[in-house]
This record gives sequence, C-alpha cells and structure tokens, in this order.
Amino acid sequence: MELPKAYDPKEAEERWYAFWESHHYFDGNVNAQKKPFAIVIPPPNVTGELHIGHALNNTLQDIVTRYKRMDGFEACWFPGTDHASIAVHVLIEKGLAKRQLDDLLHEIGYPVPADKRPLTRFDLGREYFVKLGWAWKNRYGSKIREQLRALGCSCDWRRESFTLDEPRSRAVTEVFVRLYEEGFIYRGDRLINWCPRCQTVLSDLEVEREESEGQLYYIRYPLAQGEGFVTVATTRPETMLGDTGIAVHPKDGRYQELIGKFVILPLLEREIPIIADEAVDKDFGTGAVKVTPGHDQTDFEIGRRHGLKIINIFNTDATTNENAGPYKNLDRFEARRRVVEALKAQGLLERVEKHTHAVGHCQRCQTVIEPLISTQWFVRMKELAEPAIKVIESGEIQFIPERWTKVYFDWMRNIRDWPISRQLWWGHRIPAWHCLDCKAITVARQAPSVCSTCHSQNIKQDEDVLDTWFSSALWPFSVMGWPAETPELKYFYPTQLLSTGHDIIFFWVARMIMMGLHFMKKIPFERVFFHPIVKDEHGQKMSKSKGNVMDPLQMKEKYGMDALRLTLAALCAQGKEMRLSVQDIEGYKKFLNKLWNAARFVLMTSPSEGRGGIGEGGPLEDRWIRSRLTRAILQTRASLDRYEFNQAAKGLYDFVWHDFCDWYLEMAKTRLYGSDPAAKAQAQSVLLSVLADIVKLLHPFIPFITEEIWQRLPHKTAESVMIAEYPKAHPEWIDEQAEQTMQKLQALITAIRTIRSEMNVPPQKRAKVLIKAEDPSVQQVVHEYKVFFEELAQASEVIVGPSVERPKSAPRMVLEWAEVFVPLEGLLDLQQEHRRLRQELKEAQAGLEATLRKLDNPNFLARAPEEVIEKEKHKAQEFREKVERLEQNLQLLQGS
RNA sequence: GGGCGCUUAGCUCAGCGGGAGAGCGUCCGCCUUACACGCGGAAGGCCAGAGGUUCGAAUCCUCUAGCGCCCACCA
Repeated sequence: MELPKAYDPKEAEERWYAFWESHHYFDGNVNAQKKPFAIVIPPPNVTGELHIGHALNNTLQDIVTRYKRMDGFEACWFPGTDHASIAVHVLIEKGLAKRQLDDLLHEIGYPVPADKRPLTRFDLGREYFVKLGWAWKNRYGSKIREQLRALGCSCDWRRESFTLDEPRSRAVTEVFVRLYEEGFIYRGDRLINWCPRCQTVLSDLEVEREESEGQLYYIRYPLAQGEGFVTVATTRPETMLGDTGIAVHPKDGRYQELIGKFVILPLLEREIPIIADEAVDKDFGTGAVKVTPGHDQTDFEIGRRHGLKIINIFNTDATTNENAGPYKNLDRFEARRRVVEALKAQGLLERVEKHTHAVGHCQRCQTVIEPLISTQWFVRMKELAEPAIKVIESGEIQFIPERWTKVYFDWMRNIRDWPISRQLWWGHRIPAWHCLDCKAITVARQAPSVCSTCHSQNIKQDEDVLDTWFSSALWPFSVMGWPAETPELKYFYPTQLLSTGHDIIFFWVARMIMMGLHFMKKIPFERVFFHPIVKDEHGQKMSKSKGNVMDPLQMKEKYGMDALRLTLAALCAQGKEMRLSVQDIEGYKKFLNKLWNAARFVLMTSPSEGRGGIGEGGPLEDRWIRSRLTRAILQTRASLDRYEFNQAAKGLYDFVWHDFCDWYLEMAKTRLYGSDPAAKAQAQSVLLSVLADIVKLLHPFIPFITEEIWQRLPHKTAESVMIAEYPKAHPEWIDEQAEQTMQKLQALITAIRTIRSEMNVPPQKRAKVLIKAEDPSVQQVVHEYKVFFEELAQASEVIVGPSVERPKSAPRMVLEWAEVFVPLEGLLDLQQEHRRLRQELKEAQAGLEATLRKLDNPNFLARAPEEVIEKEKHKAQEFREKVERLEQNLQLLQGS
C-alpha cells in the first residue's frame, strides 16, 4: 500500500475524529476489569474562544489520556464548560449597552426598543436577562466544544457538563444547604470589595492590584481644645468625610499627650477622638492616620477594636451620599477634587506629595474597587482548609512542579472567609428565602411555601447569585452525578490528574481540594500538573490589545493540528512560561513531513501483505535499531509518567529522525535493493515493526497523522491506533555491543564524510579510503560493513589494518582509535590541514591533562566510585592515543 | 514588605553532581530513485558575577547584580 506524496492534515483530521467518535473510542465506562484513569477538564468559559493556553492544557490532557488508554487503563476524560457568572454577566451588559444583542433579544421575545439607546439589565429585568444568558450560551457555548474537537481531544462527550445545568445546579444547592446547616455558611456585614460598575461584591482574588502613581495629601485636623492640629497623610482625601477617628502608634513619643483627646474633622466640623493602635506605622507619613472604618480594611479593624462609628459616605455606584453633607451626589473623584479645594482654601492642606501605591481594580471591568460595608454570604474557610493542607503535606496529592505547594500553603494557612454572594443575575441563585414579616431566613433545597420560623407566606428568594468558583469547586464530583451515588463516582473518583495553570491555584485548585475532602471524604485528584504560561517569542503575555495572540485554529489551518500539538508538547518544560513562535510550529511541521515520508518509504518498499515482526538477532543494524527503539520506549514512558512532555517529545523526535531515518533506513536500503530475497524480507519486516511502534509511541502527541499512517499498515493489530497497545519495552533488546559497534561505524563514516565535504569532493564521486587501526574489532567493523562505507560514504575501496601506510599529503581525520585518510588527486591545502590538526591536538591534550589531573589526585582515587575511576582511566587512554596519532600525523605533514 | 522563578551558542530554550546539548539562524557542498518540509559537513559557549561544599560543580549552598512573576490592610 502506498501513501500519497504529501499528507493533507485538513482532510485527515476531520475524517479521523469522526471515525474515532463513531467507534466510541472516547467513551470511558465503569469497567471492573480495568483500572480507571480519569481526568476532569478545567471547564473553559462559555464566553470564550479557544486560545493558545487552552490548546496547551488540553493537548497535555489529551496526550496523557490517550497514553493511558493505550496502556490498558479505562480512560475517561470528562468535558464541560463553565457558566462564568460575572464574566458572562459583564459581557452581556456591555452587549446590551452597545445594542449588539438585539437579535438574541428578539429570539427570547423581548420587545426591543426601536431606537438605539443603550440598554441596561434593569431595562430587561431579571427574567429576560437570564433568558438572554441562556440564549447567548446556546449560540456561543458550542463553539468552544467544537474547538476542543478540532484539537483532537478524546473527551467522553456523552458526559459533557455545564456548571449551570440542572444536575450541577442540584449539586450546588446541596452543598450550599449542607454548609449552611453545618454552620460553615453565614450571612454578615463586612467591609468588602465593591465594584461600582458591576454593582457587586468581589472576593479578594477577583481584585487585581496595580501599582500607579498617586498623591499623598497631608491634611491638618485642628485640635478640639487648645491650639494646634494633627496632620495626617492620606491618598484618598475624600474619604475624610467618613472619618470617625485619628490613630497613632501607642509608642509614638510625638503623640503621647494627644491620645484620648479630640480633633475637629474639617469641612464637616465633627468631633472625633485620637486613639492609639498598633496597626499604625510610625514611619509612614506623619505617623498619624485618619480612620475611615467604612471605606478601608485597616481602618475597619482599627475602628472595631476601638468602638468607632462606621459612616458610609458612598452609594453603590460610588457617588457620595447624604453622609457627605455639602459634598453629596458627587462622583468619588469629583468629591476628591472638591474636598481638596476646600481644604486648601481653609489652609488645612499642608502639602501634597507624589506617591505610588497599589490600587485595586475589578478583574472583569478594571473599575477601581471601593471598599464598602455590606451584608453578604460568606463561607468560613479555616476549618475546611486544615485537612486540605494536610493532604498536600502528606503527599497524598502531589503538585508538579512541587514548588507550587509553597504558594498553596502560604495562602491556605492565612485563608480568610470567602464572600460567595454576588449581586448579579447570571449564575446559581442562592437557595435562601427571606421572610418579609419576621425577617428570618430559610435555607432549603426547594423553594419553601412558608417561612420556616413564622410560617408566613410572605417570603422572597434571596436576590444574589453565587460566585462562579463555587460551582467550579464541586466540579470533580458534580460531573460524576453527585449528590446521587452513581457508579461513576465510585469508579472514577478520585481522578488521577488535574492539569491547569498556576494562576487559578487559589480560585480553583484549593477550593476543589477543600470541597472534595469535605463532601466526598476523599481527595479529588491524585496529582496536579501546573503547565507553563504561554508567552510570545519575546516573553510578552499574549493579549488581544497587544495584537500578539496566536489563534490555535489559525495554526491548524496553516500547519495542521498535529504540528501545533507536537510543538506545544515539545516546548512544555516544567518552567513557569513557554515562549512560542510560528517558527517553532514550522519546525515541528517538518518533522511530521519527515515521519510521513519515512512511512511512505517503508510502505512503498514493503509487500502489501507484509507481516512485520521485529525478530531476533539479524545483522548489526537490526540489533542496533531494536536496542535504540527499546531505549526510546523506556524514555518516552518514563517522561510521560513524570509529565516531562518536552523530554518525551524530543526523545521520539531524535529517535525517529536521527536513528531511524538517518541511519536505519539508509542502511536497510542495502538489503531492500539487494538481491538476497531473505535478507530483503527480513529488512522489510523490521522496518514495518519499528514503524508501527513509532506510530504508536507518537500517537498521543500527533493523533491524526499517526492514524492516517496506521490505517495503511498491512499488519496493523487494531482497527485504530487509538486502541492499539502502547509499546512495552523488552529490556533484553538492549544490545550494548551492537550500539558500540554501530557507534564506531558511524564515527568512521562521519569522518570520511567530513573529509570529503571539507575537500569539496563531489557527492557522486567515489573515493578510496584508508583506515589505520590496531584494534582488531575496529578492523572487523570495516571488513564486515564495507558495504556501508560504499553506500553511505561513497567509498570506492576501503583498506584497513594496523600498518596501513599514512599517505604524506592526504586529508585526514584522527579518532581515538583510528586514523582515516582519503587520498585525493589534486592539491591539499597543507597549511589548513596543519592548522586543523594542531587545533585538535590542543583539545586532545587539554582533555588528557584534565583527566590525568584527576587520576593523579589521591583523593579522587580514594573517594570517587570505582566505575568513575575506570571511566577516567579509559578516557585517559583514549586521549593519549589520540594525542599520539595527531602528533605522528603532524610530523608526517611537516616532512612532506 | 514578604515569597518564587529566570540569567547556558546570534535567537528560543533543554540539561540540574562525573567528558558543554537541541531547534532555528549563519557558512560550505549537494535536486543521491522516502522526504529540498530534504541530504551531508562546518563554525559558534571563561553555562550572569563572587565566595563556599565536594575527589569532582553549568548542576548543591550563600551572597551580589539584572530581568520577570505572585502575595500583602503602610494610610
């Protein structure tokens, strides 16, 4: 059977994916006969499009899944998507504002206004807004699924989940109710991060701090009694309107007498106390700080310690409220200007300094966060975190690379309560009902008809939805049907691997571990692999605004998905980032072409009924390739087991290209084109066998092209390479002797090629070769494999022996154990030859000296392991011989 | 303010206790009947700097410098 001259990825990829799926190869079933291997996908956002980071992470998961499936495990990869509460909510709001969603609005039956004025969610109301969310999801949510399929992901699509679908919502409700009943969930007033644009609370993790240049204002607060004032420094002068105290450090000598006294708050003329608190830094600013418990985390705590009043001066849109007195109804930044102006006018603004500080921004819309007091739902985390810390400490869950455990521990050991309510509409609505009569709260799995406390029917469901990460935290068991006790849960939980980016170690990984341990009483996964972050070739983060994003589907279009997958795997070292450029992909595309052509060659020269069979013994090249193949299998498996994808991919790359193609194929040609039918058959059979193993070894990395080749193999052992057995190493095939002999052969042939190349001998032109070697085994190599000297080095004749006469003026290569001469007609550039030999002599001498220095060192002899000493001795001998040979050759050259 | 990571050939990076590696790029030859997405050959490096541990360090430890990331309630 022959292969077409070129491989066409576009056509083949689609065809084989459909083939696999229709044959149910992706399905993972409860199967007591096999060990399970499960991966739960980090669910991409429905809003999203597959970016290069997805391509990387899902390629890695697919590689592992395919490897394990071929290796005899019942592999199951659970796919799904995330409803991405706030992200989608914000996107829809923006779409409404820009009136880009009119067609969806029509679709859901919303009376779309004829004019083009911006719409808000309040125009729609909650019901239409949620409908719109689903319409959006139905239109765009399938896109990412199609993209994962284009990647080649072997997910069990029957098991696809969505974090907001009915079964997952049931899990969310169940968890909420249980945590509430167990006392982990509570409702309370806290100072929280408020996004004035999104109009919702955010967790600390959703606030991104950005260094920016601001100003530090020094403001004078006159003393209530007597002369003078206290000067405080602040970056937010407008919040003074909410000040209820001034704080100094208890040990600050400058302010001792003022502690317990009062100042007059400028502008509002309120009398507020001076208190002492450890939280104050004596060395910052003036050492005195204004205290605004309503709008600053530190101040909130200081205020609580000292019983200070809390005054909230902002509305939820960050405009000032009536507490701001004459400054009410102003945007916070406008309020700042006015306050500063007024202070200046009253001579209370001492000075203004430049000051860089970190300002919190909303992760989704970049708006500056406003700390506000608000009533929210929280999860008490400390107790949940403790067991989750233990399972990492004990190694029950392993992080790879291990260093991420430190990051995890630091966060977990200082964990704070998790605000889980969000004032949004797209998400899981909190299963709590407020009684409008008695104010009691009923938390229940289903909507109650009456208040559980006073039995009033006047109840209303809580307006808030849950943080999107709440449902993600349950993902490893919710995708398996929890809270029902399904066979899948029993069989596939805990999963074996979680592959993700380190950027969501707190958001997601930590919370899954806590929830898994709490509700399943078992870890959710055995290992977590943190893949590197993909950057562009300059180390810049890929982002749309920078215009340096790489679209995986565009790469597929251009190079084929296998090329992208192989590139991602080959570059995936266990560092923090990976730099990727199209040149890399082009390079690995070439490897695919190489593989294709090697397969084409093998199939072209094999009979269509070829059986394969790697056999035993046989000529050197057969024993050698078997040995090399064995090493490749061992290395690939070991690397994959350690998630060293780069090592696995590069090992195979080298084996295929440099062992199989460069040497074995070339050497096999002698037999393939020769006249001995038995030898020919033997070569064909080994070629087919090695090719089959190569295809299997590579399949997890490059599934499409390997299937395309597999299907043409006359001796394929399975109807798809996907379900063929992953090659197992036969350690007895390691043949040190064959490898050593081969190394000598390669060195001699390379030496001849080097001479010929440097002398500009035309490739077709055959030339005589002289080899001087005393070692009988070297002589034997030359005698026995003369044919390869002819075929691979264009030798017309090879003469070898201990007393081969050195030609006076022939170009030469000096090896440790042989000298190679190619006598040529015409003139040899003696000076150049001289220079080259001198250079080599210098290097050999340096090597010899370094080795002897070790061997002369009694400490070395006393302490180094036996084998190392042996090796050094051997090295010394080789260097010595080489030096000797070089010296002789130089002498001869001088004489001529 | 804490913590983490990186610094190896022109570029991008592997290697992480025993003779400096790859890909790309560069240079020189070749359309040799699998492949010019190719074949053969070559040049190119005090492995950031300084100490230390060791018989032996690019590799382990300490410090320094530069770059990058993460966390944190100095207003």
